[in-house]
Amino acid sequence: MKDIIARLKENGVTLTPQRMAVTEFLSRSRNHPTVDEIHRNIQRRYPTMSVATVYSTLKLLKELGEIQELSIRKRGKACFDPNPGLHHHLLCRKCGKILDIDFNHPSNCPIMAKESIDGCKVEEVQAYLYGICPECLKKESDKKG
Amino acid sequence: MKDIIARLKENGVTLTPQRMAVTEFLSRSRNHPTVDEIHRNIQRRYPTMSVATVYSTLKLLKELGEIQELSIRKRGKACFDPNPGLHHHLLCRKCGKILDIDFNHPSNCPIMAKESIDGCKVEEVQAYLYGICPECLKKESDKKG
DNA sequence: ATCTATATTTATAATGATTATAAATTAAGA
DNA sequence: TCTTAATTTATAATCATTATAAATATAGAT
Repeated sequence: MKDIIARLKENGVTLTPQRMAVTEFLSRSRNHPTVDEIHRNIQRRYPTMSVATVYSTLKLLKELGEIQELSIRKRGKACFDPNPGLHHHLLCRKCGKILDIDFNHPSNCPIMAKESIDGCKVEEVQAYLYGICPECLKKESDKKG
Repeated sequence: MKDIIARLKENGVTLTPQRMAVTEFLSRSRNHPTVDEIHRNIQRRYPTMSVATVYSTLKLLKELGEIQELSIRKRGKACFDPNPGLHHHLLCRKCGKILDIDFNHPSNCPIMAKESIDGCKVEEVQAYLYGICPECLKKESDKKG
């Protein structure tokens, strides 16, 4: 958190209150929020905060490699991850939540270790797992008794 | 191709010329076409073909498990794969093409073999690789001589 | 601290993919 | 062939995202 702010400064990024708010909120988040989720939350404190600024700040952070935008979407909306590093994601089919799957790469995932497959140069891998999260699994087993 | 038409019939699907056209075109395709790519191609023969029908037919085929919609998009547009089975995809960063990566699962991909990870039940895995396709690699090396 | 040039934010409109709607057409079964 | 239900079509509506331009805030120099 401190680190990211420091790095932004180093990169000559103007640290406006709005940018700080977006950065802090996303850094603390664990649920891969969408633009409007970020916007709604920040608006409680900064009523004049506009969506356009959320979009532009996320774009900036993405370009600087500080965050990542996922390839899967929550109900058609882009979602963001404060961790730009390589890891996988599980989308829960019951509750729609997206969970980080820390995959201890590349030891467990040979795709990540390979530099080429089928004659293609591989630079990055994003895996999306579809299934049921622990919370929803628990609910299911509780129901059954 | 014959199979899919037969299965549609078995499922009581009305086989209109429009549905046949979409199904045939997608079945023959190798480049994960978008809705408008499918639409433009079919319109050459059926000038009255509407996009709405393309959307509805794709939705139908998807629900019947005959095709799949990818989680990654070409310039913001959904793209479709005539093969509903589990396989991975590589998005070429140079030309934007999406290639199938036949991964001979699950021998090469332990994620596919696992039924649970981090307490999550895993039902399906989609991996998206980002890199350079063989064609673009060749162009690069040709340039360098 | 003040001024000035530049960058950022904001509100608004524009874009573009997808979905909804309702009338027109077509298919299926009697 | 006739009738009913399903499908297609054209059109409008929706919704996320991007573009625009005026208003505001920032940074650096004085």
